[in-house]
Amino acid sequence: MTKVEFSLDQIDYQILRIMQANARTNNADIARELGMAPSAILERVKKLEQKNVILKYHAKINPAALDQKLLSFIFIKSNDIIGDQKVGVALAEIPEVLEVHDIAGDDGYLIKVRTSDSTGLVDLMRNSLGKIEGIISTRTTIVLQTVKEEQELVIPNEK
Amino acid sequence: MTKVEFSLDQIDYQILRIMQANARTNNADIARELGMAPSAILERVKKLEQKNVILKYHAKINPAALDQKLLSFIFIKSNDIIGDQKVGVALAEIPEVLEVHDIAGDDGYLIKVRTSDSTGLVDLMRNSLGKIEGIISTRTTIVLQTVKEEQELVIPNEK
DNA sequence: ACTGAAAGTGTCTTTTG
DNA sequence: CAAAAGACACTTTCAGT
Repeated sequence: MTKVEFSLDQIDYQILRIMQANARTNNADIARELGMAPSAILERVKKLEQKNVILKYHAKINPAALDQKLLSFIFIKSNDIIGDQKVGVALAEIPEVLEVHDIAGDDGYLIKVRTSDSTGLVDLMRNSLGKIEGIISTRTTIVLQTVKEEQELVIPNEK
Repeated sequence: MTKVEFSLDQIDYQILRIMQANARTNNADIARELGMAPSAILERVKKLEQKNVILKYHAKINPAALDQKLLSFIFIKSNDIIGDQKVGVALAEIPEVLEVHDIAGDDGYLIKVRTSDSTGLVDLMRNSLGKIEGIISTRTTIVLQTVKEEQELVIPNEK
């Protein structure tokens, strides 16, 4: 991981705002909205990609359409030593595990998992988590309903 | 919310796989990869959007580039009655709150929050959470490091 | 539901200020 | 660092199967 200098101006922020809302907006439309030439926008977008400001363009898919109706969060206590992340890396390799966060205070991780249903979750815990060395305990929290789920970051305003 | 029938075939799954990985992939490129005419792909993509299988196209932005370096999860106990979601809705209105999940067992919510730093988090808890009626208590978990953070769902394979 | 053709439009390199 | 021009490629509609 290299240190990167970000230095974004208001035009960059506006581009990011548009792209966050709809990643398939084309250059020409962005240019029109911002009153600039398409080529200027293209250049900026490429730089934003190069500078790792824009990390990826992602299509958000309805989990229900893929029969992944159960969302859970699991706290995992591990015996990873500080700096080590063996358990974290092993968790990240499980496809159903969407997020793995190393959390303060508990020598542990918080992971976000999507499965078809509670049976799928039990299978995952038995077959995938169960095979990872170094997990001491788990505490599972089932999501009944999601009120909001976005990735949209707050983009600084004018001024 | 209306009940929707999803009935996806292997070609749809392949389109979703490509779009999940890069939402800016051209119709023409998808068509080439799947050996079909661009017009056929266009038609399918539009249907996937209409059927709410594809919910949105999103540019994933590096939180560090926007100076949002602190990620936290907060458990919130509320006195919302069953079926009610007053607190949940109020939480969802806070821009720094990216996710709000109604969780089982605790009469509560789990929220995911991004702020610039711990000062930003304290401000948010005081100024935003503090103004919501019906919050009984909170328990905050600070993320030290994120090992994985994706939204990519597992898309069923051939057969 | 897919193909192929055709018209319209956007992309992206190069050039220029 | 931004704008203009032009060649090429992609999008999108429509008729046909």
